Amino acid sequence: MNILQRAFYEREDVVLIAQELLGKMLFTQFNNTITGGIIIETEAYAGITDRASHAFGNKRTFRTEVMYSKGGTAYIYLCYGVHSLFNVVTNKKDIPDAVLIRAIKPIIGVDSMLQRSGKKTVDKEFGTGPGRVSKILGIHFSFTGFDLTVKPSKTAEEGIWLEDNRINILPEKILKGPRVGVDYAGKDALRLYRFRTII
DNA sequence: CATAGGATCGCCT
DNA sequence: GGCGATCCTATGT
Repeated sequence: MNILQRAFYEREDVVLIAQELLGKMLFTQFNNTITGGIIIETEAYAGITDRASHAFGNKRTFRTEVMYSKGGTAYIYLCYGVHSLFNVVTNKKDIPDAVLIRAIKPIIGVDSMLQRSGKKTVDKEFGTGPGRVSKILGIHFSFTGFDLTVKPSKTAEEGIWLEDNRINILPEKILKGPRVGVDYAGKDALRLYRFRTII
């Protein structure tokens, strides 16, 4: 059982965790269908001091409350009224750090993922972009708050979890850049909190 | 109650 | 490469 444990998520350094999530497997199980892929792009959101974070200034609202859960919880919200964006909550309870999963390399259940996307074949964009990641994995914003440290039983209706399949990404293979779509964050928009790797 | 804006995507030109 | 979709959230009156 290689499922990522609570201790992995509850560490303090969200920027480090965002990089370590590269190469990990992200799975979903909905209605007896398991789909999953290798995480290849992430962004770190550093809690209350990061203007790009929804929790900047310790803003606790109905939406952001999930970010204050213990590490290993799913924070999923609706973006532009259309896309469910999937984040992994990190750090201890009441510290609202999170990592946005921006891209995966689809591996398990590719047919099901194609079906969800409405595509016939795998193209270059398949699995890239946070909206598409959720779409092909069947993740809906109503699943926010899910515990990511529990692997569902075979008969369970739904579950989201991550596994370590011992893919090791060397630090020099990690590309760093500014986060996407956070121009409003002033100088925090310049932080190099976006991480990508080529697999 | 009314309004503005968003951690995006896909289609159109 | 430009733009519309689409609806939740936060804020203000």
